[in-house]
Amino acid sequence: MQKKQITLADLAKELGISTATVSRALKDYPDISEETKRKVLELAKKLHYRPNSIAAGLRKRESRVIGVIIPEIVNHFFSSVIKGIMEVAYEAGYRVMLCQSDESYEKEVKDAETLLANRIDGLMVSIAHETSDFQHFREFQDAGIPIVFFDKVPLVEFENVSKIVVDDFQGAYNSVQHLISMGKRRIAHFRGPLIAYTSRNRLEGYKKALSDSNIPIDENLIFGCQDISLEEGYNYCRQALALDEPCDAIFAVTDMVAMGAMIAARDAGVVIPDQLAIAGFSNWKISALMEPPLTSVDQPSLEMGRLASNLLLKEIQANKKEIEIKYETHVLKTHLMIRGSSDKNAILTTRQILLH
Amino acid sequence: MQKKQITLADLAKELGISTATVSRALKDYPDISEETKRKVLELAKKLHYRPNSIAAGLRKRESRVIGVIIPEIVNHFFSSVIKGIMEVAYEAGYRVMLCQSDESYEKEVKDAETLLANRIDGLMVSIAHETSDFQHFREFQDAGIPIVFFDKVPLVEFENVSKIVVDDFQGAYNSVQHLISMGKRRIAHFRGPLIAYTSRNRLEGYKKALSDSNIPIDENLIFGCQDISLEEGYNYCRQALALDEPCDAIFAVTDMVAMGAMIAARDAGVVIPDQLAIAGFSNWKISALMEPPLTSVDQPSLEMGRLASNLLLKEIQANKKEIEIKYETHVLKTHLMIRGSSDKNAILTTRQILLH
DNA sequence: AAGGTTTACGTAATCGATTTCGGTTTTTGT
DNA sequence: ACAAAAACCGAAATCGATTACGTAAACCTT
Repeated sequence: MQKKQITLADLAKELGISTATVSRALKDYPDISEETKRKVLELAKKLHYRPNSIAAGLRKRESRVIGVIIPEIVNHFFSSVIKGIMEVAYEAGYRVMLCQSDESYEKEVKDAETLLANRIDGLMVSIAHETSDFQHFREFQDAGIPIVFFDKVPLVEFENVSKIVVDDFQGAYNSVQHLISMGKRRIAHFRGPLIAYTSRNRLEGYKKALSDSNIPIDENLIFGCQDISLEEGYNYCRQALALDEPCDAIFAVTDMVAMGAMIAARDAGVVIPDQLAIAGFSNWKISALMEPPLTSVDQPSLEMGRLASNLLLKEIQANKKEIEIKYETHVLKTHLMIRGSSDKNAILTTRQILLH
Repeated sequence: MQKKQITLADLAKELGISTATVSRALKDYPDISEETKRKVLELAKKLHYRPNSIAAGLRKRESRVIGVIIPEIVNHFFSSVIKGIMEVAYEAGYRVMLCQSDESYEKEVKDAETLLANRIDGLMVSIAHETSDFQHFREFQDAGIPIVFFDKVPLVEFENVSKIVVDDFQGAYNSVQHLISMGKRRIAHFRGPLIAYTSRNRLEGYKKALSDSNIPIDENLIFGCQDISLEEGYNYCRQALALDEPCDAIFAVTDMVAMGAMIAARDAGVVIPDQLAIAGFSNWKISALMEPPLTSVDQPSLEMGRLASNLLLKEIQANKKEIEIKYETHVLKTHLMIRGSSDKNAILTTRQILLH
């Protein structure tokens, strides 16, 4: 029962004028008399006229839609980024078309193609784990559609794009340095898969912090997670505690892994943070609610989304005005949230912060 | 530097045939010779032809895009629903345009209007707290665009739409009945604002469970949350414990509130679950990771999203074929996840489930 | 009063794909 | 051999808004 939508032509016929005039009246062109504008606006309102932006988009060769491809939605970090993206995009009159790659290369390619077919004005991407070829993004460049990569970005492969990443290295460095300052020396690291640059940078930050404090790096204390799960954190923690020289602190690649470690420590009767200090990465909301609250590295997700949107919109505007685009790379600073899992004295203040 | 995209006309000119033939060749019409099809497909591939679905949409009067309006994205429940929605929609060849109302009526109206202007083929909505007028959705019905409401749905106001809700009443009932079966008698309820039907239904479920067990309802044990926060849970728990006849269990409207209560109990040195049992609602991932793990009512968010998509797609198809649409209302069952915060003996098994 | 400028609109092309009618050939049937 | 039927393809309208260009009338200007 597709009912007919009111069109410019309907208004024009009703008023006995041309569609050109109606269009211009609605857009408040100076060429049109106040009298006519008034009548057009009135009728448009009366008939509930809604402009068809598909048609307008076809004519103007712009859709006012931007595409977003992320690995997954059910993830606090990414959903925060999206919130930031949408805030800025909507303010500027752009809609958001969302795609989820599920960390699959194939899905990512398909998503890119349909977004291209939908003639989006710009694209924001956090690439999937599996992706190592980037041809599907090159097509956007060929079509003159700007791309902004965030969080998971291609490194050398891409030149003419803006990128936004989090300073994983510094975040990890600060976190480990904090553990050292708490008197820990046998600090284990549960790292992520090394295909991910984030994992790699965190590992490097960990190593640098140790060597800067003249603590030798013990490969036995470095455990590699495959799927960054609670289970891995749990099991590696048991292993790390069972070593001849057990660890006295853990820096985990992610809060999920850190929480697995915390549960294992609890089960083993190990006192946190006295016997074992634990620090995570990402600062999930849950982190602050654990017992004890988890020390973690906060990533500025909202800011990342806002910045990505702003960069992209700027490039879209530059494109329209045929101005040369300046591609930027931003490295966002992290914040170390010190809590009870690494610092006994932080417990009270954290709780206080939580409850104002 | 908007570069030119390849169009049907480009292909046609290159091959010396008409756009009509090219179009039909690409769509594999039986009218076109295999030879021509082959040549067209070949050239299309070579030139990286991407169909302009904006143009096709204009002509075919369909966009293959569905709109989604939710109160907020940074929320495990809603992001799960979206995941479910997108899974099904993408499988059927539909894109998703996402909007976030921020619980604001004004934003919701604006979102609805731009989605309408973008000629979406269907709409899914979870309405904002503030919304009590529904004219902006009526316009979709007038335009023959199907709507499916989920989670937060208008009750009596709307007739010709499908709705999907969670059985809050039954979920609350089961939860409270469980607390009773654990030997609790002074069960407090931290309810949500009564404008929300979900809050109201949970309150009713709570009351029914009590009266079915012949436990008198004590209004002093019912506390009203305004913004459903950790702080409210914390404060109400202190109040509930400070009563002349303190409570021995709490059923909270949401896990967030329940966790606030847990922290308060911890601070007060009250033993969970022996002295105070606590149960929440929503079953956030965190719930299972608290110490002790929080008993909670699981809402089938993914299923809700999938079902919403399926219903909407069915209505879109029916619309196209001019078939009468059958509007459905679904009430999804919840699952009570019994954990250590209400049942001592559940502790181990929960942990076991978590770690396989 | 002739020529120039505004004001206020209309005409028609345009964006790119789809689709309705046809219109040629070529093939098939008898 | 001649009509009938396929088989293939093209012209042009269409979707709805935008806009370059044109024009008629009114209004100045000296």
